[in-house]
This record gives sequence, structure tokens and C-alpha cells, in this order.
Amino acid sequence: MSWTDERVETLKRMWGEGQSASAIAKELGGVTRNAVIGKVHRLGLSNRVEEVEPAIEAPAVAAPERPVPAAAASRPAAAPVEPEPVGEAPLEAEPVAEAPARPAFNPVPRRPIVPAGQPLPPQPSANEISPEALASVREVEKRARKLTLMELTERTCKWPIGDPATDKFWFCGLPSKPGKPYCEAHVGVAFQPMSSRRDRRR
DNA sequence: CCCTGATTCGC
DNA sequence: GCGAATCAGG
Repeated sequence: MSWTDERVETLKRMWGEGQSASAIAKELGGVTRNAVIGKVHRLGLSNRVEEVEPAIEAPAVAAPERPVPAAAASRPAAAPVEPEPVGEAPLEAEPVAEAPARPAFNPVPRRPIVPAGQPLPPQPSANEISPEALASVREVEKRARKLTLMELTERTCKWPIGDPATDKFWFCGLPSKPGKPYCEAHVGVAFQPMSSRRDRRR
């Protein structure tokens, strides 16, 4: 395989979307993640900071990180602060700013994309699941690895746990069954034979 | 062990 | 230019 314009385009797009090198390699096919990474570097876009798509803008917090405005030059022995030399500072001063007391650290500097694979799980209504399976799930969820969306891979269980609207939300993350999006326990509740979920008038 | 990107260097 | 091997890290 060679880097045709089309393939390069796909590479750029996916890299821009925050996809991992391995994911991109898989998508393209015929190349390894090493090849992708190598190409990324040769294209000079290893710096993923650039945001190509419009999408929802996350305030790109640069975080200059300079809590100590003045007194930088003269730092006798009084300043207990920052042990770091802050590297050089060949650049001229640009103190002006005042950075409000609060660094205002807005989270989510990234904008990950949903990992390939099937769209996610239909939260089952806890009512039509066998007691055994349900018990199993509860048990398993205590041991969930609590992965975040971007930590999911093809071999981690993608079963969502908790309320997405709160902090108490994560993905199971336990080893998924080969070829399945979920772990043993969750496969059990996700894929129910038609026969077992028949009418159960309530 | 699973995974990530970064770098090197023979081709 | 390419990418396997390797490195460094989570």
C-alpha cells in the first residue's frame, strides 16, 4: 500500500479527530500504526493541537503557566515558590496580563471521537433480564475498570454504567468477548435470545 | 499485558 | 519517503 492522496486525506482527518494511530492504521488497512505515526511526523502534523473541523469549540487554554509575575529576575532565597527554572525565556517580557486568581481550567481540551464499532448499548430496562444475569452484572460492575470513553478499545467492554449526566458515569472496561463489544456478563444481558425475553406481562 | 505516540535508521 | 524496531510512557 502506498500513501495515495486519498489515504493521506483520511489519515489527516482521523488524526485531526483525535483518533489513535492504530485506529487509523486499521481503518486504512495495509499499514501498521508505526507507518501511520511515521507518516504523521513526515507530514509535520504530529502536533494534534490544530483543530480542523468546526465542531464545538473548547476554549483552547494555552496555560502560559506563570504564576509569579514579578520578582522573576530577582529570586534571592526568599521565594519558596517554583523550583523549576522555567526553562529559558529568551522571549521578551509580556507580563501585561494578570491571569485572574483562578486559572480557569476548563476541562475537555480534547474532542475524542467514539471508537469504531457498533454504536453503543441500549441500556436495558432492568425488567426483562433474568435474575441470574442481572446478579452477575451487578457483581461485575463492582469490578468495572471504570474507563472513560477514550480509554475504550476493541477489547474492552463498552457497557455504560451510571448516569451520563453526572460524574458517576463510566464504561465497564473489563475484557470483552472476542468479537463482542461487551464482557461476558454484559453480553449476557445485551444479547438475549428472543425466546427468553418473551412476554412477561407486568 | 493492554495500549499510546516518538524516534531512529536501513532500506 | 517509508516503516519496523525500538524507546518511553500510561
